[in-house]
Amino acid sequence: MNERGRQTKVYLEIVKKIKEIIDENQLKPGGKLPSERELAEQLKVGRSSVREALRALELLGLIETRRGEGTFIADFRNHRLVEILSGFILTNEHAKKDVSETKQLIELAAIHLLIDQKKTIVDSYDFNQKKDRSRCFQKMFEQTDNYLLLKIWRILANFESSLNVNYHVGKERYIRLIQAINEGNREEADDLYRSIFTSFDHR
Amino acid sequence: MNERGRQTKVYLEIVKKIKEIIDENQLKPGGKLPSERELAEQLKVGRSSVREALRALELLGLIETRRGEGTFIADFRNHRLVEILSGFILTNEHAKKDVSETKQLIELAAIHLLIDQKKTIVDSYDFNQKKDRSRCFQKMFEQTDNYLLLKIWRILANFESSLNVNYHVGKERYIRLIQAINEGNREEADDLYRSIFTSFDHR
DNA sequence: ATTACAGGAGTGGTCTGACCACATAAAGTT
DNA sequence: AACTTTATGTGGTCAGACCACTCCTGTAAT
Repeated sequence: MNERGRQTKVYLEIVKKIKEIIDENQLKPGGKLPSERELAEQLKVGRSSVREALRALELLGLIETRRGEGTFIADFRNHRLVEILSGFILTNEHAKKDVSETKQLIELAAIHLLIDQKKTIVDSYDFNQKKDRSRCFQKMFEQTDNYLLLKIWRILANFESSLNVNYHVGKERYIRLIQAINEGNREEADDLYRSIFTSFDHR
Repeated sequence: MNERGRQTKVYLEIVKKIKEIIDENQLKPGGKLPSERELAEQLKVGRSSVREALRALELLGLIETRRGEGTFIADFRNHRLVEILSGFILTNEHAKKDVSETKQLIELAAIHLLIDQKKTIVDSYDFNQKKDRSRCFQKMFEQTDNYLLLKIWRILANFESSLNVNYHVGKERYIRLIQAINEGNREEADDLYRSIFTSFDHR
């Protein structure tokens, strides 16, 4: 596309092409991408442009690069954009609020979804650790059977933790929340979640 | 220097340096960064390495680049986190169901948020067009004052429309929904939203 | 003096070619 | 067979060359 006036920058198109290559070849995390020189020749662009695209994706943690070996698909869970973005965004109070708020909305939405689906949560976790909240919601999101929702939440959660926003909630509250969900008691689950996190609202 | 082992890749160090430059000079969105050549000379690195760093930051939406003019700090609220990641994450088969489901959850969450915020929607739109739904929710999300949420929703909406999932809902239902929101009637808004879109559920 | 235009300087966009550092497999040596 | 050397392929980095575009400035025409 983009006939005459190459409006789009080359490296952005290369990003798209790389995405296509991943799709077409069914590449999964760990899979190997063509070499930089190969990509350049194949797409008829300079190697430097290819590198700009690859470096951008690498900074995002979407690909992994090993000198002397090649470029590989990274496990999306290891995205490094947390540190990068947080460093730039930390100063922006608005973004901070957006992240926390959005995360809470999604968590609450997941709770509603679980109740609608009549799913139950197995609370076989040890809620005495710091990661209580993460593990609890991790389990919940997995139960929703909605990978997209899970991934969005993961990103937000990682992001938020990098902003040093910490919650200290006793495990008994999580257990009560899970009970309410398992019982399909929408109102109580709703109230419980709000009571747990409302006090931590940012302004 | 540091021959023993330049462990860190040059472009990553440049990213840090750029961050420092921004901090030291108190650069705000719209502020101008040194030129690529200037950065290269100043940091004693090649221009291509500088570009790799800048392109990565640009892909993230942290900086903005205008040919013939220079490189500028972008409004961090426009970060492209969601766009980039979504493109690489939404590859699986049941993405269709996840997208629709997640979008509906987020829409409902936004409705709840609006009600909690006691916001009101001005329904000055012409709901006789096909884009009814998009415009209606666009307006609603803008009112939530949560840019991140708006961005996530936009992605999902675009993605869904590309999957040829079309909704045909009369405008009167939107008007009733908005009324319920403006009245702060959570239950009715909830029911209205569900009644409107439940019938379109994907399995 | 004002306007219009041409040109220079600065900047990002892209490509090419050249090294270097490293990893791996093949070929050669013991 | 075990070890060593070599060749090849890969990412990492740099330097230089153009191009296209923006902006400013000096000159010429009005």
